[in-house]
Amino acid sequence: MKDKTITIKDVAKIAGVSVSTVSRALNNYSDINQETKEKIFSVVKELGYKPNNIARSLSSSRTFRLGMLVEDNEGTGRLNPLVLEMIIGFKNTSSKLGYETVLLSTTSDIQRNEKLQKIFKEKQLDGMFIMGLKMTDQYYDELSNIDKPCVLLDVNINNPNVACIGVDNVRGSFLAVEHLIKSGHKKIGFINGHKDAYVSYERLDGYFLAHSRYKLPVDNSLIENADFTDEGAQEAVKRLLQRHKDITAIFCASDLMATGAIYSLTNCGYSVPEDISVVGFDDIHLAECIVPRLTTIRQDAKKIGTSAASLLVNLVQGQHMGRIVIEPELIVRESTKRI
Amino acid sequence: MKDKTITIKDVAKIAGVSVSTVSRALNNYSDINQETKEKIFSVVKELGYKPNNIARSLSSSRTFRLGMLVEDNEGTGRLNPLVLEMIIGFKNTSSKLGYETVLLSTTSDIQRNEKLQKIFKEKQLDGMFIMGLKMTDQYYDELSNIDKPCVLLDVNINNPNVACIGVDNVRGSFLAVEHLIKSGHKKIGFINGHKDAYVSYERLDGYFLAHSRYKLPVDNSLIENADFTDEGAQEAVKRLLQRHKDITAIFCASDLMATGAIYSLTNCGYSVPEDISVVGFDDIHLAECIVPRLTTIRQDAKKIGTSAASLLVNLVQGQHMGRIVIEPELIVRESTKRI
DNA sequence: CTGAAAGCGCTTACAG
DNA sequence: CTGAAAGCGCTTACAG
Repeated sequence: MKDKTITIKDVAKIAGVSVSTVSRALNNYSDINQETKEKIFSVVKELGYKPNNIARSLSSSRTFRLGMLVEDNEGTGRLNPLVLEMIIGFKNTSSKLGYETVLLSTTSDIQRNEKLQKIFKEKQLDGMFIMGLKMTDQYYDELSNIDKPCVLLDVNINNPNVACIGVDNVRGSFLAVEHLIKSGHKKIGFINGHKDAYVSYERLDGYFLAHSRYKLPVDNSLIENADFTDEGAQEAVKRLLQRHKDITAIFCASDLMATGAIYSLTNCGYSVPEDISVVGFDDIHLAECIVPRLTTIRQDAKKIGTSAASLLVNLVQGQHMGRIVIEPELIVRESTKRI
Repeated sequence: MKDKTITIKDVAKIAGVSVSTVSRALNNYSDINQETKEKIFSVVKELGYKPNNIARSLSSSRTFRLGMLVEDNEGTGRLNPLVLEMIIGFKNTSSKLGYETVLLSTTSDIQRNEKLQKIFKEKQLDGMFIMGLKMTDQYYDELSNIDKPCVLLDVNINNPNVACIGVDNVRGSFLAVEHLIKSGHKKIGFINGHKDAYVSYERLDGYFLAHSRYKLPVDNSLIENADFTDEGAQEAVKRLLQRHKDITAIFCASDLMATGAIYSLTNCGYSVPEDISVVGFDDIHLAECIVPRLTTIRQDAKKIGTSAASLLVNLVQGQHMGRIVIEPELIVRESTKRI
């Protein structure tokens, strides 16, 4: 009738050592006889013993649990499909590294002024991967002096407990605009994302950089903000068209906005890329299915997730590896043409 | 120097009762004096005490943890964006119900013949929400007699521990085809999803049903399979076009495939919807941004996730609520026209 | 209705 | 290098 869960006790008994010794072997302590260690591991294998993480957490101060905070903006908008890939990538490698992944969402976990510190405690997390942080978020400031390991997507904060990961947004944006300039475009509209997103500043920089590198003056009336929504992009396109009849290209800070822009352009009687070239950002799966296939800047979302997990686990284990930058890639398809 | 974590002991001391009594009050046991209960709760509030879930799990047999298994097919294909919405919906309501959500993925958790039973134990789960189950999955059979609560997306299995949730796929498919028939189409191609997916059978039934309801003969050579990929859909379209020059409409079992189909049609010189109408399935966000805006069948993904969580929590608490069916909705946009 | 005590499966000083 | 023992924060029979 005994519960068939095998515990550290069973292993100890069969291996003929004490529970403490088994625990030490399992945790890779150095002060242990090689032979006993081997015997223990063979018993572990034979019995198929798996340590109970819950018990482990209760007695140690570590929990082997990592939180992933995703901004779900309460059903307002749908979510960027890249987020799912990041989540999966993160989950798979943190799992490989022996950590469990707990999903956190802004609506259900970070309500009215909750401190991150509190979430850490309540959810018993060793570390946290934060996606979609905006500079206006109430916990933005807290991150400057938080004492728990955090990895931030696309945002850089100066704190030894915090590391940053993301695509090189300046470079990505630069590549997009450079591609257009090299294709002969001179009047290039830019539809940027949410103004409180860190990435928006960087992508704007890339836009400026490309212009200055190629000695093209920047006209600020060519720059629009559209909050990363397709509706926003549609409106932005109309404003752009009104102000500049001679515009020949538009760079959008997301594929979703690019899609919205193309829709709007088509509706206004322009054809893409014959009349106006469009470049996106992200390289979501649909970018290569729609008509015209979208020229865009690829972010390797799975890799971002994967690296974020390694980065965070390292941080949890006391090693700060610094900021990880993923190279963006220009993918030329059919929505841009040389003029 | 005392650790400032407040425990059940602190509450007991201040309330002037024993630890056991506090525990009973917190767990809503009935055999407890109303007054003591109130006193305890006021102390709990005053101290801001939160029970430690880990300790709770260790001593009871329940863990208050729910697993979400998402099929990530190891980077082969990208994932359906609806999955993310389901995940968030599920997470938010299970969180509201006091359960924590642990993400599980097929590649990292269900490798080579692992039993679900084992995952349950290792991950210490009270229940599991399984998405993207295929009939060829190695754990498909195990589900017929599993003794742990599971909620399955889109698959029906007869076992009191298993409940099913999903859109009415027969109905959804029927609505799509009916819309085409009512618009005057008589030769309607059908590009179905993965042949081992349960939904594919149901969506095929819907296609048949609409034909028989409207006394239209079914021509099997109008039916193709494309594994839910856009490349597959592009090929399928070409085969369809070869066999049937007079085809006027195509129904695709996903928006992604519909997008691929439209691309292929455009490339072959057909215009959508002028020459050929196309209907999708899912209503992903991009369905309303692309040119032409996609007529499709909406699955309310967030609602599916939300309801799945309630269903699972009920199951965990011993109550089987039966199968939940979400109504699909026909969304008519610009990719179909009357002929 | 309430308390004392054992126990969940592990880790971690502390001796030796 | 190893063992005995206390303890992590809770729950749960068992008495009363």
